[in-house]
Amino acid sequence: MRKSKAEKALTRQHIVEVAARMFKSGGIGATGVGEIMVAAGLTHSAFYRHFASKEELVAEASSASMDVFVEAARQAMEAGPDAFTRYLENYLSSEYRNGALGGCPVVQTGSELARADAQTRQGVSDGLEQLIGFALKLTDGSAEAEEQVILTMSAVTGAIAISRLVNDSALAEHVIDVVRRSLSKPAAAAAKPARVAGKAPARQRGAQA
Amino acid sequence: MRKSKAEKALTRQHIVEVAARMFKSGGIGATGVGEIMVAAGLTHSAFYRHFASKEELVAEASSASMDVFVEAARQAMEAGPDAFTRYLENYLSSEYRNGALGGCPVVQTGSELARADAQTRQGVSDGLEQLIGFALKLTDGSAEAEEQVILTMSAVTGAIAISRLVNDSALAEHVIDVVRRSLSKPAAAAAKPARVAGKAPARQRGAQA
DNA sequence: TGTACATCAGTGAACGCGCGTTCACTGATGTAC
DNA sequence: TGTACATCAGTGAACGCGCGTTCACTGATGTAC
Repeated sequence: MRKSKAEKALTRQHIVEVAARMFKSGGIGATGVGEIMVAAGLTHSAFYRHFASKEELVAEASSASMDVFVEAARQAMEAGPDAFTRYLENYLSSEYRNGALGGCPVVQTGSELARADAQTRQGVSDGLEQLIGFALKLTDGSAEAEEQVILTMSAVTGAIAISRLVNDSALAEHVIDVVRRSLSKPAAAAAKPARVAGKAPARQRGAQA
Repeated sequence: MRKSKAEKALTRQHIVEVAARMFKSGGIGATGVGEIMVAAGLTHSAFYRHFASKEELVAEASSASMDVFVEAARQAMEAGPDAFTRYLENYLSSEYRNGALGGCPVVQTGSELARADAQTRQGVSDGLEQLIGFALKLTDGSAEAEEQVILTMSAVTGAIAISRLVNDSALAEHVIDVVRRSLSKPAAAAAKPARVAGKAPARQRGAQA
């Protein structure tokens, strides 16, 4: 059954990718090593040919999730403000939020990551700092621009986190909508009170469950 | 060993309060029923004289957490804008964020709550809607004001969530600082680009840990 | 290049452990007379 | 008001289960000659 070095590396990478997806959709603590290995097409026990512990996998999977997430954002940013706006629109869409694929580990596993070990949190922190760095390249690099980037990041993260746990789909959509609209205002996203003009209808609160 | 009805109700309430605190500090999945009961001064098995399942306790504890949290916010709001600003300042402080006591269940257990059952999410949703309602009373009640409330709530929630998981204390403090400063701007919190004037020093990034 | 041996990725079964939950039992309390 | 009995909050031990992890084993591959 022995595999070449390259094959082993591929297998390991595959496990990390499968785990990254499963952790995001099912949570870290609630997703078992055996479950992940079966999904990856291997046996439960094969896990320990690649990782010393579940913690090690959690660190790698979280880091990998962040890398993919940050890279997608970077590409959208490089493609210009319009492409980035479209990217954010898509990121805020309910399809994306509720889907098992994709997604930001900070939103999907945030409160578990806050209790994770130093290595796991380091990987996520590094990703966030990269994200801020890339976003800053779109601005004049001033302290104000950096603050605006962080404020936007906080608002988007918070809005998605809230919309995901709320048991009232009208409220969930409304929270996202508010943040979405604040983003589409020119330059200083999340800034300036909503234009006073026209239609801002009192929203309808829908069926509860 | 039999207790009166009133005593039983007190015991149940005590279990809920202990559980609420432990879920927030240790996470929901990682905190066991036995652990909670011992902390409450009872035996593991006594749990099932009060609750049908762990899920039931999770729902009640999350709801109770939200109630306490919302009530504290309401009191601060009623005491006027200054008191509320002070309340938010304290809420954003690192002592509060990192402490086991107090805290908002949305921040401390957010990603677990998003996967919880309907009843649990209902309790949290109701709390959030109440919070929004109380905040709206401080405003002119316009759609713009409501959007600003939601935007602020999103930004504060996201900022604390990020600051809790980040492994770089300088970044953690910075994220909070940015949101804190945006709040202290008059009326429309989280609004308007930071005053262009003076000191906005390029922040120092500290030791990584 | 061909052979002989060491390596090690993957297997299947098992480990100890802590989880949520159940159960027979206890004895102080609530209730009926 | 006093007695007799039913109730049920809390106990301690045990349950099945799935978790993370270990282990002896396998056989195809890498390596040394």
